[in-house]
Amino acid sequence: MSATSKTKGETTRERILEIAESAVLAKGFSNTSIDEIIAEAELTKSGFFYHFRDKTALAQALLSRSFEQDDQILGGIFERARELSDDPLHAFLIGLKMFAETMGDMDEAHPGCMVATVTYHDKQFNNEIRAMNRAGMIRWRSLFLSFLEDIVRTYPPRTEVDIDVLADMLSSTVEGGIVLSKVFNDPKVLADQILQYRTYVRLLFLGN
Amino acid sequence: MSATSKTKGETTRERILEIAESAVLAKGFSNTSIDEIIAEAELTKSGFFYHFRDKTALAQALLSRSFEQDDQILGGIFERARELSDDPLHAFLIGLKMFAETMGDMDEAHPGCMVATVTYHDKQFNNEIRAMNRAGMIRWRSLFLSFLEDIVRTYPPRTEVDIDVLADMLSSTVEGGIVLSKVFNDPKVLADQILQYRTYVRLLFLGN
DNA sequence: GCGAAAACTGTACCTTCAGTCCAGTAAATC
DNA sequence: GATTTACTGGACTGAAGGTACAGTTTTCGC
Repeated sequence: MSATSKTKGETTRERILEIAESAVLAKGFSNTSIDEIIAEAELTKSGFFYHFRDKTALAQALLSRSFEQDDQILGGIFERARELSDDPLHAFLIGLKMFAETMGDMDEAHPGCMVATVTYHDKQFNNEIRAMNRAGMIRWRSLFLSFLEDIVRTYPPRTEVDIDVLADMLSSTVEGGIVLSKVFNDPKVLADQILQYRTYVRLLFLGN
Repeated sequence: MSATSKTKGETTRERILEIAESAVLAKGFSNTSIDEIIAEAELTKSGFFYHFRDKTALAQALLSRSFEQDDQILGGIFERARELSDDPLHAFLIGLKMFAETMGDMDEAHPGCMVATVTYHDKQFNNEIRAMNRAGMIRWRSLFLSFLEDIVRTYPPRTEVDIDVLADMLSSTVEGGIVLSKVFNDPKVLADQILQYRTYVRLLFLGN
């Protein structure tokens, strides 16, 4: 068995996660039953519990998977943005525009969507899930902060701001934008909110 | 029976809602059982279903109640803010500061908390709930828009913005801020995000 | 104070769902 | 060919959301 190929178990596990993900994003976690997942995955209940200790373990795996995908998307966008401009401010603004476009084109699987789904379901959810959530949010903060720290070095802000809060504001904008997008059933709302954040950043460091 | 006093049924109904609300905010909707609620309310299952057709009807009543309370809080704050300054911009800024302070002092019953709880649980939730959610969001938008429309009349914005999006940005900030507050288990995060929005508004119309 | 409507109680029953236990088996791996 | 991995099958449990419906108490209008 080579290092890259998957065992049979890994393949099944991923099939379960794939099916569960689309069901959870469509109907919410508690409205997705194990019976329903195993029916679509064509395996038995025993088979399911061979892979996941309980339903919370499934949630954990879904969240972990979702964070990996989100990190890929976000990382990719802002890495490309850095390539397109040597100036940190303009790179950040380019990244934000691409980010808004990407989000406007999605309709269900928004980065952060699983975060909020799980966060709102939780409270009885275990500590590992909360820790993963926190770790993910801190990772995003670091990414945005890496731009902001470079920016303040060359662009004095027009008013005093805490760049940690400014970094978190983007995460907050995404999470809040998803709620509004769901309520109004329109992905454009999220894209508009990200662009509004972009306008703020531009105004703050560029003055227009 | 005078017009203001409550019938026995209304009293019981409100007792149920009171108990359900704190349980839902503490543990989430699907982790709150009807059995648990009726035990605390000291009535039977039949009694519960006399007041609510099913659990979804309870969610609906909770959301409606929560919107009424939120409207009261928000309305009160921004009415007071208008009293404190004749200038629409400064009134809005005062309102935002009071709003941030109010949110920072709360820890569970944030306005909008029930909105997001229900929004994320939904999808199988009926159309009435989605309509209520939309109506509530539109009401908030109107409130904030009433300030912004007055503001743009005397303060030309430093850069071009869609004030509808800017109005929604506050709702978005609250919803997103609640997610972050939950993840980091710190109400200050929400307050900081509202203050960051305030900084944006000040910068946009006042330039500092 | 009486009758009707409102506000329940009590019991029994049904379904879905998460989860457990465990014995057996097919397939991959060493 | 033995061992581990990846399951199947079946029987069962307890919690939770209901449903059905007959009977009882409480309140209200007159």
